[in-house]
Amino acid sequence: MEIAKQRKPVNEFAAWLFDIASKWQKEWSSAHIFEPRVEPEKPKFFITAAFPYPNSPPHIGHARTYTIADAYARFKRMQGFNVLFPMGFHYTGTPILTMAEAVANGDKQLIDLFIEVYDVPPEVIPKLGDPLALARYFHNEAKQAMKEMGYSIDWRREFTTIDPDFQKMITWQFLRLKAKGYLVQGTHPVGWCPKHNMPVGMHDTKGDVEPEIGEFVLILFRLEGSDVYLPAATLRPETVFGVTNIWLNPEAEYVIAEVDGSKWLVSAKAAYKLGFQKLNVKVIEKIDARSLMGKRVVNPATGEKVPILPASFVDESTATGVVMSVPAHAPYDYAALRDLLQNPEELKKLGVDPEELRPRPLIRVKGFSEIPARDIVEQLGVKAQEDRSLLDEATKKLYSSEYHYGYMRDDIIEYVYRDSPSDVRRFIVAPVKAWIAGRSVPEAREATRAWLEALGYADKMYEILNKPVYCRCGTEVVVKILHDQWFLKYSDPEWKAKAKELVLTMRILPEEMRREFLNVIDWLQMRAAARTRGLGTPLPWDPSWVIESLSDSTIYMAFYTINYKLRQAGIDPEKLKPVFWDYVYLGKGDVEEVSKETGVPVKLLKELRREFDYWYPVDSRHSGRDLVPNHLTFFIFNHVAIFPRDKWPRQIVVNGFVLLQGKKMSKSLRNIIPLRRAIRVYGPDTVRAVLLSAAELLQDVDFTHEVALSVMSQLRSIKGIVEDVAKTELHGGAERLADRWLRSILQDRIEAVTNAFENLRLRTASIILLYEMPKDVKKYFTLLGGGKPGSVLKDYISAWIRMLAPIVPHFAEEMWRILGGEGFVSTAAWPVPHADMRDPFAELTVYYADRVVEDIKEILKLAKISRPRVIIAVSKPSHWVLASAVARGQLDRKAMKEVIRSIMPLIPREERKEAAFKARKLYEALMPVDRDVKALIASMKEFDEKKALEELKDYIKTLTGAEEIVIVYLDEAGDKVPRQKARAAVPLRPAIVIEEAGSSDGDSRQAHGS
RNA sequence: GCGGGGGUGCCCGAGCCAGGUCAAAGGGGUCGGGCUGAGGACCCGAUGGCGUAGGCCUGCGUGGGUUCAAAUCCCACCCCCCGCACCA
Repeated sequence: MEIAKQRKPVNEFAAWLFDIASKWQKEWSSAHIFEPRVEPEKPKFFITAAFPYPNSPPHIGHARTYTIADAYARFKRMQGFNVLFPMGFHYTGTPILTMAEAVANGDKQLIDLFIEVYDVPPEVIPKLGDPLALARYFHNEAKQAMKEMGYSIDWRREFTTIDPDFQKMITWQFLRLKAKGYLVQGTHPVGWCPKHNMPVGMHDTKGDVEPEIGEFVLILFRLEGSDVYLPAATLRPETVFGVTNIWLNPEAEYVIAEVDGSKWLVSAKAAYKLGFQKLNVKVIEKIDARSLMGKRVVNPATGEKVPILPASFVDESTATGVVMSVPAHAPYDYAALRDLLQNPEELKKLGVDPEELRPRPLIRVKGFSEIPARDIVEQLGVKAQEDRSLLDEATKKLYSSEYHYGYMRDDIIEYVYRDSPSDVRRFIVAPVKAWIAGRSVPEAREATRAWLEALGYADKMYEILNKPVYCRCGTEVVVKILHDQWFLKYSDPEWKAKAKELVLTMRILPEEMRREFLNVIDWLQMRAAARTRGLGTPLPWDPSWVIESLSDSTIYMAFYTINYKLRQAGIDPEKLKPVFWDYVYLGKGDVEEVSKETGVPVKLLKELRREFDYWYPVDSRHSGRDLVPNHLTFFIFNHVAIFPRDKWPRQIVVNGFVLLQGKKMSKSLRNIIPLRRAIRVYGPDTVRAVLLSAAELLQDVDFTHEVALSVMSQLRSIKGIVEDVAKTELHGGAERLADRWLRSILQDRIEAVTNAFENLRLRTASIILLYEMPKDVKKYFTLLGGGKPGSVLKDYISAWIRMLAPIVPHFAEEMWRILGGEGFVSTAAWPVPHADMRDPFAELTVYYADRVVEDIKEILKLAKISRPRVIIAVSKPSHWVLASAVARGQLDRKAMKEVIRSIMPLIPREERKEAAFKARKLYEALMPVDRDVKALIASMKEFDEKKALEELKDYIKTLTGAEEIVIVYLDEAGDKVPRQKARAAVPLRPAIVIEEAGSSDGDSRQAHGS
């Protein structure tokens, strides 16, 4: 079924689920049960999930994090915590702007996407051209969807990041960060549209391409006899020692430009681009590259004078259009040189001796000769420098090999200023000898760059690596260097240390993520904290910058604790000066003074402080795993920077994504299911249950139609059970084995589900609740064999429905009502397991019977018996001591011999030989048994197997289709049981013989094994 | 490259951290049966191989190792996916 096209409820049950959901949402809302207030005597639990960015409607992928947070909130609430679960909306940033601009410009593709995929009504489209209107519209969509999902959110605390009071808080946060020295200024390269005069990110480019910025090192070769430099652009500065010549493209346009005071010869295009990167760039004159051929330039690393030569492969639009030629290690250079050498006349005209162009080995790398570029060019069969794809491949291969396995030869120092006087030379050579020669390529690269830079012969130029990238307006994107960019100094060692301290002490789920957080903290460096445009809060000390969106959403959770009261009091945001926040968030300052300075009443200040102090810190922070390397890590950094330790977050919960029918949801595939549509098609509880049950936390959920149907069919059958039980007259007499078993197993279920919830293993919890527990009930009825259910069933169902409530709250409310439960199940008490209600005898009996059933079925599969009479010969009760002792021994990890030795004294002397044999058999038989069962066996002092099976005779009959079951003790079985079988039988492994019923004892058509 | 996640039966996917009811949950598909005029939906059963007695053999990316016992622990290797920054 084409899930993405479905618009109507898939069936009546889905429609019913949707209807009851609306009903219960209204009831919850009018009862205000999700609007907590400070209750000092009650333990609080503050849960937040990453708020949405409303630039498009929410889809089922967004819903996963919220559903997890909500289920957890509901669980904690039922456990008796005072739970606060609020929600806000993130307006900060540029995508809303570009999205609205595209709508305003009539972007057909986008509008079509909105209407066809996102179900935006066509009449709404025109107003989405305005960024704020667009944000408001999708904000409202998200909010409605969240309500329709039944999230237990306290909506009184909703806000957006462009609300003036919130902006005051951000202003305070940034002033504090600056005061701590965590905000610094520096330069920063960005993708830039020269026409818009604005930075461009992925959202602003044609085809949504992220402009990748790379850094070239420019090595300045001075043109002999002039003050003009040729800045050769390279990614491999360490190869400068082997430069044989400089390449220029004779067909390209070159200019001499004055760049920050010096004269550079670069391509015309490079001059244009450098204009965005250097302070002052002025083109002085055009130059015909042909006129430069044969002229000499000085290699600043060696002092050698090398010729300028023509090469067609040189791309004038990449970096400077000036290339240094290192034929030994660069396939392009090798190929171009080879082309040139085929025309010695031409070289001669230029005054170049082919001998001086001989490739010079610089790097030793295993698997290659001295001239690796030649190896690879010949190996790949490169014919000329125009063989671009082959040469690109060659370059990539060689580059990678040399980078990872290459070492600089020691003799490179030979080339360094060999014509200089020896005392001068020693001085120049020293750093090369110390830091470059003999070093690995990565080390040498860095050292060479630093060395040349220190000498004033190196510079850098940024380039778009995946060029051309075009702005939406059609202009090609260039790299612009922003001067005076503000950075958050996440590189600060003390700050890092504190962040790590938090990561190491807080709870992180799943645990694997802790390591990732530590790694992120390690490599995080400077982070641009402000940008030139977009919605958001101006930087307090320089309003021409807007605080960047990931930087204004790091401690916003604190705002939820007070904004409701703050707004209720109608305080003018202008009054929310830094001292206000210092007092409310940090308890700093004198309340009277703060009141006087801000005009906020003392009483309110104190109340706000109390609210914050009660609710903070965040007890659980939820988000998708994509936010780990950014938002969540910034969340950690900013908390440790701003707040004292007792207000640091306690827990982070990270979840994976949502796939649709096994595929990633994407705009291009148009397979995005808006949340509100899914809610209508399947019912909110179905969507919730699928999102929670289809994968464990970190795995991706695959949302499929089939799974949704499966969930619905489970819910439907649970509904059937509940309705039946509500109507059924219960058995009034004494408890039977089945009753005891159900009560016992219930305790186990409660414990397992509770434990799963505590650890956010919601898939485990959901599977027990949706799939295992119905099986219990079914089994209970089988065990009853037609008898009336006991009152334990009501207890079981009651606990079950309560545990279902966090997963499928509307459904649970409806079931709770049918059961006659008091109030809302959403606020009912979470069930608690009672160890004293465990009944080992009942559990072991059922376990034992089930194993016997399995064995009987196995035998019946092979033996062709039409009307089976099953004779089960069990061990006598006095042998039980063997079973419990062996189980105990295995639990204590004792070896067989040891166990047997310890049992012997318990056995009468004359039986010891047989008992030892049985014990050995038992040891083998129990070896593979689950620990829980072993514990069960060990805990039982006595166990009469005959009595146990007699209780469940009908049960065994039903399950095996046996016509007759005869249970005897082994030593009373006589010749009914072959000796071999009798000998092999041990406690819990009875001898089973099956024969044709109807036949008399004497001529049983029993088939014997070998 | 660095960092993270992962490779399980026809497919998807649990199990692995705490080794043993693991030939391996659950779903899908397929096959058989029930139901039905037929189908759908639904229900039951089967779904590595062998076996006329509850068993044996082969199996969880590849190759080694530890152990009475390994899908699970250790070592090496191969392969796949994601992130790497100013973007929410």
